[in-house]
Amino acid sequence: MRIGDVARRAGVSTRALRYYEEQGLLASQRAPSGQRTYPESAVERVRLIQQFYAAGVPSRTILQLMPYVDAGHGSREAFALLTAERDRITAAMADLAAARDALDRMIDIANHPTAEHCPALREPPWTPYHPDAVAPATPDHDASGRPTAGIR
Amino acid sequence: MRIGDVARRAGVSTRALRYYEEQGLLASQRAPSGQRTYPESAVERVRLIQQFYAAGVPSRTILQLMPYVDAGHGSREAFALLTAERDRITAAMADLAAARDALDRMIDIANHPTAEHCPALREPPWTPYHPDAVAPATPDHDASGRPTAGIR
DNA sequence: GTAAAAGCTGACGTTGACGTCAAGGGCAAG
DNA sequence: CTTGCCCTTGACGTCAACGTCAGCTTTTAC
Repeated sequence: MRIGDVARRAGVSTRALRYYEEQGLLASQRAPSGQRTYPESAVERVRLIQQFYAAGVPSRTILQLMPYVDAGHGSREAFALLTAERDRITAAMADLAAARDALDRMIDIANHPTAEHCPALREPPWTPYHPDAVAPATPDHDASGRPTAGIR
Repeated sequence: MRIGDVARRAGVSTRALRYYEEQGLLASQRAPSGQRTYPESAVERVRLIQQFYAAGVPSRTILQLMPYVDAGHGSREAFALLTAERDRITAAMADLAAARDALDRMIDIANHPTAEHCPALREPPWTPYHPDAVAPATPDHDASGRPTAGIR
């Protein structure tokens, strides 16, 4: 398969595929003319990559995971990496659920414009949301300059 | 309260607070010297903003939501906006769940290095994940240049 | 054979939520 | 009064995942 076929079948742009190759996420054979050639499996690999991106996993981390995807088995470092990402995703889902609950309360309010028989108006639509009693010491950001919490 | 107090109590940087003000998300009184002054409620407002950011809601959308937060009641446009964001968040959660399931399968594999009695090795660790039969026609990106699907 | 479609390699642009540095002003403690 | 911390505005830097344009070669369709 050529790059356009993979792109169409996986639902991404050709630019994205070249970018994945640049990042080491997706290999390709080259025809003598220089054109990229992919096996059928590339389509599912791209879909997997997209799934990780959708989950907020950065390409550098995906790159670290790929060897274990390819090998079909793991080591202890693989296990650590995988569970770490799993935990991060679980936390992100909790954040999403909290935000969605806040929206739900606001929707409830929006549906009861008259203040009278509206129980939701008694409390603010957002939960105070105190993950820990005191705000995190001071760092609040990791060495990479990005927030340590949230979905990135 | 001054800006540093709010920042510490809400767990964000002062730069972020000035940015929120720039975006119209967070107002402040000014002391005669020009320094920003905030009421106590600012801390929870910042936490709400953070919650939305964590859910992938862009600041322009938060800005549209804020009037209804302030008013304590909603209109029909508010309802539309709120439910739209709610749906988006629900979809994002589904994406996260799918990615987490993929990770779970890979973790399962990592825990069974010997291929013999390992049921997970029979199938690929990622689900083919076909949301729609055929890949989306061609656009694949909206006018803003960002992907139409995914987490933000 | 010729034109359209598809690929190639750079290389620069985009977007959002801030980080970071520069150059100064304000204010309580000693 | 000066030391030191906090505050101000302004402006440029960052990072990721691509978009987009230019200029050129290859493949495909008729």
